[in-house]
Amino acid sequence: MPELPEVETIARGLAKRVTGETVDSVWLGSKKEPLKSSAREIAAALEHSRIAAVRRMGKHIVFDLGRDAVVQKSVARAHSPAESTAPRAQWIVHLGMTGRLQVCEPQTEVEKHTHAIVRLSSGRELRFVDPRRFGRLSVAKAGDFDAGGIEPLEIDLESFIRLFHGRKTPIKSALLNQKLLRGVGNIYADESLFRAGIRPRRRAASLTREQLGKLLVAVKDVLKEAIALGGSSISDYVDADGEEGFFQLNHRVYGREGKPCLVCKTPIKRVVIAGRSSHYCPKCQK
DNA sequence: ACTATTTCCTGGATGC
DNA sequence: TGCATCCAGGAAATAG
Repeated sequence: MPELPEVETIARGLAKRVTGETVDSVWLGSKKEPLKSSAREIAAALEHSRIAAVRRMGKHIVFDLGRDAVVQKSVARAHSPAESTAPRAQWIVHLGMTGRLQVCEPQTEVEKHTHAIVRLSSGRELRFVDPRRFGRLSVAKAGDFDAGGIEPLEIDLESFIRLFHGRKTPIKSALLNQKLLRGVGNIYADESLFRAGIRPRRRAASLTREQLGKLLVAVKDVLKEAIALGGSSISDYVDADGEEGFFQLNHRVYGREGKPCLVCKTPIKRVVIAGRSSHYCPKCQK
């Protein structure tokens, strides 16, 4: 369940180890399942490209791809140098529920459910492993990829209020809607609503400006605290170094059904909203 | 134009 | 111990 803080942690770790590397070749295990673009397009975009940057957009990891030195030289003769060095494509990875990107030596045993192997000029490999196959790989022209929604850590209060205007859907569902805010998932939606004192089933449109103001502060605080702790390690999440995050120790409602509320001791409730388990304190949240 | 529900997928947990 | 069933959930697809 990598959400914004986990994806941010992973993207930072990957940026540290693969920025500047050139892709020699690519192996894709399947022609379809995890691929949103065709295998041919993905391989063509990656091979002989230089990884100029790795960054996060919502829950997506974006690799900005430029041309490698050899191609650059030949292109520079015919075109302007500026044209040849500008990033020309992007490789976009969504980890789904169980996806991982690991950087390893080629002799490292290939794990079960490895769907892609990107061979780097340093000899190391970047592998995409995803048992549940909810993850997705795609490519786009530089700047073309649209992750939808607005980054929750960048949005201002008025825009945040506007997002929920007139929406009858439960606020929990609205927070999970990536076309509104991008990056908030089930854990951080529950934790944010608890901190803001708002029940997950409340209709988005019924919230006052004051409540939405509180919610926005809660969302930003929760995400920032989680990033600082390297994300939440539940089930099999580890970052690019194989390190676990620690924010799960700070969860106040998620996964605490029946346990006493840390504020008022009332047992935490769990209900299903939009097919997602949602945890809240019936006394602290109205 | 929205909103709600179903589907995809596997491993780990649970129950008998 | 073994086997069946349930559950986790992001996002696309489908239904209303």
